[in-house]
Amino acid sequence: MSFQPQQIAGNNAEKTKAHNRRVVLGYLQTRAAGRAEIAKAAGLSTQTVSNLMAELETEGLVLRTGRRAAARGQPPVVYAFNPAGAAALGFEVRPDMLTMVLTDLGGTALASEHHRLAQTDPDFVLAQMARLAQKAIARSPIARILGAGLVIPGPFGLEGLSTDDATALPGWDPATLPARAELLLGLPVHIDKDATAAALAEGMSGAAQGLPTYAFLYFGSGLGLGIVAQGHPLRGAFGNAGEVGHVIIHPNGRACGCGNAGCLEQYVSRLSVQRHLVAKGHLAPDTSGTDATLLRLLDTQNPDLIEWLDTAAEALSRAIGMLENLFDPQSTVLGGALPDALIDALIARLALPTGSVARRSDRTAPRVQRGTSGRFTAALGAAALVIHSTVTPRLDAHRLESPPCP
Amino acid sequence: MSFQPQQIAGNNAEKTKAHNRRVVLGYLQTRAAGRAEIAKAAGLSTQTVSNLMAELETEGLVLRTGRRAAARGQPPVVYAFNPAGAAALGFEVRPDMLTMVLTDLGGTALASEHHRLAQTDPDFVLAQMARLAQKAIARSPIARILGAGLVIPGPFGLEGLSTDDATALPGWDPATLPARAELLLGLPVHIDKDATAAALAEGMSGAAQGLPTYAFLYFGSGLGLGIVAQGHPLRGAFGNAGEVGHVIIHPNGRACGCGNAGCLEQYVSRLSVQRHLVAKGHLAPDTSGTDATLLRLLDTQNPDLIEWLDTAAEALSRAIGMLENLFDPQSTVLGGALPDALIDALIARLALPTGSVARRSDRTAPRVQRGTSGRFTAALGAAALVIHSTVTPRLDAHRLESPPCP
DNA sequence: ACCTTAACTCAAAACATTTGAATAAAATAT
DNA sequence: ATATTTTATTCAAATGTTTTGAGTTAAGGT
Repeated sequence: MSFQPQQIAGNNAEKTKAHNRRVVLGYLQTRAAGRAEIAKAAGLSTQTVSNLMAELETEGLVLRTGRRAAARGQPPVVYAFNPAGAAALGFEVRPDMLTMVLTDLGGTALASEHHRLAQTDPDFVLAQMARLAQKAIARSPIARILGAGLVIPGPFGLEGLSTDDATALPGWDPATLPARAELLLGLPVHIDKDATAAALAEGMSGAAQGLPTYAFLYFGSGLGLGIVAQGHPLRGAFGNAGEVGHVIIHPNGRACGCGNAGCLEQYVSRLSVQRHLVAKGHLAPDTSGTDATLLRLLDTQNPDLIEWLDTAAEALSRAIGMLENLFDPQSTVLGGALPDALIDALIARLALPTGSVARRSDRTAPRVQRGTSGRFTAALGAAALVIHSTVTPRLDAHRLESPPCP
Repeated sequence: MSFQPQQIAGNNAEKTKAHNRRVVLGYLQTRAAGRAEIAKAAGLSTQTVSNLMAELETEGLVLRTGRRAAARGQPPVVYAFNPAGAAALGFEVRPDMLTMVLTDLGGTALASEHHRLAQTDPDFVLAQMARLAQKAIARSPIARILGAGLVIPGPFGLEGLSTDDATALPGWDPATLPARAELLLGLPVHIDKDATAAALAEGMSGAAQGLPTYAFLYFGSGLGLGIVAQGHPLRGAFGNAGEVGHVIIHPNGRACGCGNAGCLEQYVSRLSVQRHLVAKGHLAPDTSGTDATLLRLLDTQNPDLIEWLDTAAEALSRAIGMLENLFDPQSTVLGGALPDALIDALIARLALPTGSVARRSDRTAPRVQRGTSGRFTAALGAAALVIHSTVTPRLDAHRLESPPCP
């Protein structure tokens, strides 16, 4: 991911092959298939697919899973995506915490580690990352590591938009960081914001699996949005698309640190429920033990929590209606740093607007559902960035070295 | 544009060449350049670019514009995009009207025609289109016609979401129509909804020229949104992305035909200002002569119109803030079927939210601006669909013939 | 048994790009 | 003035990948 002006790159034979590899891998990610079927789907000759599959097989990225009896003719040799063919590292950096996961190509976690951060200086954190990576790679059951994903909280290049100043990471420039990290880790590094990465994780192995177009609402400390359209994450001009937390949902509503009143994340976020419960005396001002308290209050149908749920569900319903009308997703997924039971309770209380393009008779995916990646979603998403880049066909961009001067 | 499940297609040498042609043409669309510069920008060899340029020159799509004195060395032969190299047809179908334009490759209109529609039956309208096309092609100053764009009002595949039932076109299936139209016109046909096409027109030759990522608010009878992200229109899972008119901007606000209350287009749309002026007695119930009345009232600063402007600007400000936070565009452009002066008055009254990712110090384009394509925007956009498809590199999709059976 | 259908393989051909050497034209240095 | 450097361009051969067409394998249908 980059925020510099880019130029679409030209193709040549080698790039063509790399593209075709991604096409084939992307197809197999969804379903096992014979080579003839793949060739037909991709518009390639069977010979080409044969050659590619032979290569992918020796690399261990695909497996023959036997023959399948077809209606007539020679039964195809069925190939399947091999999740154990390679691994990816994912790092999530928060102001107080560094989380690392190692996943296979299916997005399944093989190892994970948390590391408290005393400082957020990039040099310091990068050194910690290198240390964790080395250890993880040494112990990894899968030898081949494709790369590392790095996830930091957005928005990028702005000040004063986060709900909480403690969520900002000063000095973390997404334009220059990957190069520095690549040098230290000796691996290709991809960077993105938490919600976008989390969305990819959910699309790779979670609730949005197989959907090309969906929205993912990510509960961090605020509320983030990751949008995937036709299989590609939507990042906007400066990487800040999906800043849904500061959409005004209640005109003249609660004041927000950003200067607006009535921002969505004042009603629907972890911070919002914490504040409500602190005010009602259910939680200490340091908000320790939030999750246990939340689950207890939910279990007993505590009126104070129900009050928050009702307010949040009302705001969220309208917000989801808005997202549906703007992005026309196949499904909207909710996940992140909130207990599953609370997300379920929120979903159960939604009253989605009737005037939405999502109200169509031919839907296959639920309008709203809870994600399945749990609390590590963002770190898993970091790894998913790597997998996505090796499996999903894309238009390559070419960074402009110098401005094209007249 | 298609709404069927698609599969990304594989590449081969021919597709590689087609891609490289688009890369080169897309580069030249922005600025004239020598072959070495193009080669460097696209990551191609100079030889390849030389070959492509020779071809494009004989096809008349590019022109040598002489040599440019460089700092040192042999001065490059400068090539420029030739707008007169080919033409495109654009059709806008509305329930009562068929509009056609013929444009050159720069998006400049060469001819235009209106045709009242007595019926909206696709067969009937397609026949009218064929007739108009034939006439336009016969009179065209540019012989080569690349194709035709067809624009119909969205949303697709839904009922009961339009503000006005009169805007719907029954029987117009965007999935099957292009094929039928291609047969009749003998040209490649592209279809899309009005706001998306209008956005492309504005990006090709209007206010958003050169911007890869922008939002376009389109005043039709309701309010539509066309989003262009990294040069590509965002269409969503079913082609209905950008249905901004039915985003709820005032909780418990004015009732809307869609079932919601407080939809944006109840406050910001041509229909909304018409209703307001009819209610105030400035306009006949048949809303004839709307534009003249609007301009007169605006000129005299009529309090009733100012009242509408204030209400609309308040709603629109929040809506634009929302779009900025969700799409992170470089600019938001307003255009369509509203007099320029009224759009300007609306923009002058905006009070954009402070909590927006668009508040950055390094912006180059204005946060909000009026479009420059005028009232034909949608029909011009239809033609822009054709130009876009020949000039913009893309990932080719391959329609799945039969479902991949297990 | 024989035919049909479908998947697959092999070797040759086709396509477009890249490479490396050579040429052209200008600014700068001697 | 002349040589040198720099940049743009062209030519011909080499390279990488895909496609094509013929032939093989393996199953079901008749």
